Amino acid sequence: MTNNSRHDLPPSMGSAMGVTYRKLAMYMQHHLKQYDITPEQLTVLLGIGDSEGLIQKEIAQRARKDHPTTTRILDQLEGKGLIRKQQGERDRRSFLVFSTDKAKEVAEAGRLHEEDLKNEILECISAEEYDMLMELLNRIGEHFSEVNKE
Amino acid sequence: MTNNSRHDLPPSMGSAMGVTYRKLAMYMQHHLKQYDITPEQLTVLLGIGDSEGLIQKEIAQRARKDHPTTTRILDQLEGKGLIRKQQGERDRRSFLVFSTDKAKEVAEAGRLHEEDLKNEILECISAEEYDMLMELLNRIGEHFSEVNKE
DNA sequence: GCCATATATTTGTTAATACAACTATTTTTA
DNA sequence: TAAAAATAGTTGTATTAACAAATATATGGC
Repeated sequence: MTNNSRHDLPPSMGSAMGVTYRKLAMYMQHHLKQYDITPEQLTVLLGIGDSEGLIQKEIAQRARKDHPTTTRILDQLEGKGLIRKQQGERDRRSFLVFSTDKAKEVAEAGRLHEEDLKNEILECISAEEYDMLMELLNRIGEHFSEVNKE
Repeated sequence: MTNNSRHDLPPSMGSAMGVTYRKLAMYMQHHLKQYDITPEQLTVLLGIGDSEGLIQKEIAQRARKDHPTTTRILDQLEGKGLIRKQQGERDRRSFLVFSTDKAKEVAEAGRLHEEDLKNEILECISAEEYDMLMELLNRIGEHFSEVNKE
């Protein structure tokens, strides 16, 4: 047998977080399939919420996505008849985004599935651990927002 | 001003983890750029470690990646002269993977950058929190490995 | 008003990954 | 042993994302 002495290297935090993140994303993807949207598309829909006429820049901030990604996800949502884009009158560079009734239904259904996700996570960690995990993720995220700028 | 009443919805765990994961990945990507490898390519290189002649299936398990992704990342590493593939003699369906001296240097340099990543994370959370975060990620990951099968 | 600059958005490229379908080979089994 | 099933790997497609570069429009300084 080959030399296996190093095959149990502890994974880095980045690698470990990636692995777990993708499992959560897959869980959501499977449950959202019936509404013909993806987890990231839902994130954008929930970012829009009940605000009508937001411009893409504001939606990008709310969904914590960059502008090219936001453009492409909004294009998909438009293709699915979930949002409508209208060129701004005051500023013709921008586009105002309006969501359809169907989008509101899908967003609400998706929000319930996000609750299901939370409950499923709570099957293996405590509520205190859940809150701590969320807090640590946010703290690290903010720290690296700064670090990555340098 | 439009109705902003819902724009502060707490993000789901999936969304929050994705945002933070991508920031850690970006940090690694910037630091690994000088070696012309990506964080995920490093994960595969470190999975190989000092084991010569592993088959792709074993590498996929160690790197916690699926087979198509492993194939494509190994192809990239081969193109960069970091690994060499050799068809198995005993089982001609499989390919044995051998890493070059250059790969060993790059992997060791990358490993040091993963330590830097850990130290950078420890700038904003305690060592106890770091260990707990890793443990929670692994526990959730294992739980959803089961859940996603159903 | 004109030109430089800033801003909103889009497009192209590369990377990673999930899933499904496919090829090639090996193993099982009837 | 021949057919069926399993296994190793590859390829195609869709999604998401980062980065760079492009376009269109707006704003500022002069």
